[in-house]
Amino acid sequence: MTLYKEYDRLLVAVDCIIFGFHGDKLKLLLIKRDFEPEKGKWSLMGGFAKREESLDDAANRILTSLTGLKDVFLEQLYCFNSVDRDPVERTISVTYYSLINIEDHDEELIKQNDASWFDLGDTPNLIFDHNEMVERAHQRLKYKAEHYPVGFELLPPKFTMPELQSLYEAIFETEMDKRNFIKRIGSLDILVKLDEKKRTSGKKGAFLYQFDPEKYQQQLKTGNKFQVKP
Amino acid sequence: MTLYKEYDRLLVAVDCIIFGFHGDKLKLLLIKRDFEPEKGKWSLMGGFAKREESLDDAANRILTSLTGLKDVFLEQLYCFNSVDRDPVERTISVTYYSLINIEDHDEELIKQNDASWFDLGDTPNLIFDHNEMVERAHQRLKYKAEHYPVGFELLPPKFTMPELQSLYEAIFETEMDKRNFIKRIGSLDILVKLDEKKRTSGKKGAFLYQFDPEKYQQQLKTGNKFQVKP
DNA sequence: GCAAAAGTGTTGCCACTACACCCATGG
DNA sequence: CCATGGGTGTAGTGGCAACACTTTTGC
Repeated sequence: MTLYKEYDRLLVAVDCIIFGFHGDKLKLLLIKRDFEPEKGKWSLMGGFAKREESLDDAANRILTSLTGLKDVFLEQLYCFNSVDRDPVERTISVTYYSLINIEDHDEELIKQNDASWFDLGDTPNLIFDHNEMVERAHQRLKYKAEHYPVGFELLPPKFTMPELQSLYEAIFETEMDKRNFIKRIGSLDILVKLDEKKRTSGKKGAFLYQFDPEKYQQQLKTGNKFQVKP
Repeated sequence: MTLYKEYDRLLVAVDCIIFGFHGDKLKLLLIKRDFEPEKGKWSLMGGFAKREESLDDAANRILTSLTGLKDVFLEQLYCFNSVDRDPVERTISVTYYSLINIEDHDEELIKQNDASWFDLGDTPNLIFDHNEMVERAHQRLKYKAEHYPVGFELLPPKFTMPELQSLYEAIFETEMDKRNFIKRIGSLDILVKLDEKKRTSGKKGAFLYQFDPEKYQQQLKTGNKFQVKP
């Protein structure tokens, strides 16, 4: 009973676009590839799908192997499928993008994998079609951040308004007025203002806030849509 | 030199969600599956990817084999990847959704393939995870139609305002005010009003319009974004 | 005491919604 | 002549952008 016998089987790669945020800049985690072809060049972190594992699981495995993190934001992006995208053998690549709090990653694993963080927009040239993957991931992030509260995945649990604003400015590649920004975010009613202040080497401290998933659920039930305009 | 030797190769299916529009209703083109497993059940049109062909090409091949159409709107949707989604063998499915003018399809091919059109929202139960694929395609269509001028792909080259409006109402599953609708579409300045009228068995004829891709390009250059609010 | 960053309100405009009547035609 | 569907304008409102000064604190 060999149904499907006559069809081709293909190599399936899973590549991860890993975003972080630090010091007003969106960051990308890249590795120096340690196997042929293109050994030594910069590349996204990736691996091959296994027969007995879903691609979602594979993406999580790959992400964890580089960052040590589990249960972080990870979403399928696109399947890159040109015939000649990998010179060795026909391989399709299903990409996933991840948003992580950059403070959480495991330094040791990063070193072991010859990885490092780059400013998005100041990335080295990447192998194969990985530049295109990054571009598409950024487009998706813009859309996603505009319509869903995913920005907080890139920040520590407690953050200040100026931090949140410069995150959105980095994602959307624009500047915003801080009064209007606070009004907009405030009107969403999904944050909790804490009594603590954060003093960033800096003069006057800024109040800390937390994202409250329950408040967000409440807003959804009420029919209010999350939206942050670029 | 057998790089990548130790990795698994997987079956890669390509499934197409084919949308049409007729008589105020969004339609879906489905086939009665003619091979095991699940032979005789309703299913999306699909096939297997070939080693020497991109998935985009495969999707086009599959679409053409059922509809006779080439060069129509066809966009990758999502890669469905659960381990057990196909009971016969581990198979991932890369889905594509297509928007076609329902008048253009080839009746003969439809018959040969045991296919027929269903109202979206009145579809039979589909095999495997195909119901989920349809749901995701509809979500994507809502987004796409809101932000890009893809609605016209579902209409004949010449169409009336009431037709266009009921298309958007079908996609968004809402009702709209016709005066506001015309104002919104008009302000986009991407249509050409023709001197002809279309008399639909009906009393007073309605003016015909055409989508003008050049005007749309012009608008993009001017920085005006296409947007039709649900 | 001064430099650097945080915080705070008001006004004007534009875009969107709501809404009701007349017109043309075929039967 | 009447039923059906196509076409048209206005007024009110709410949300968004533009905009500048005061406060706190570390040095």
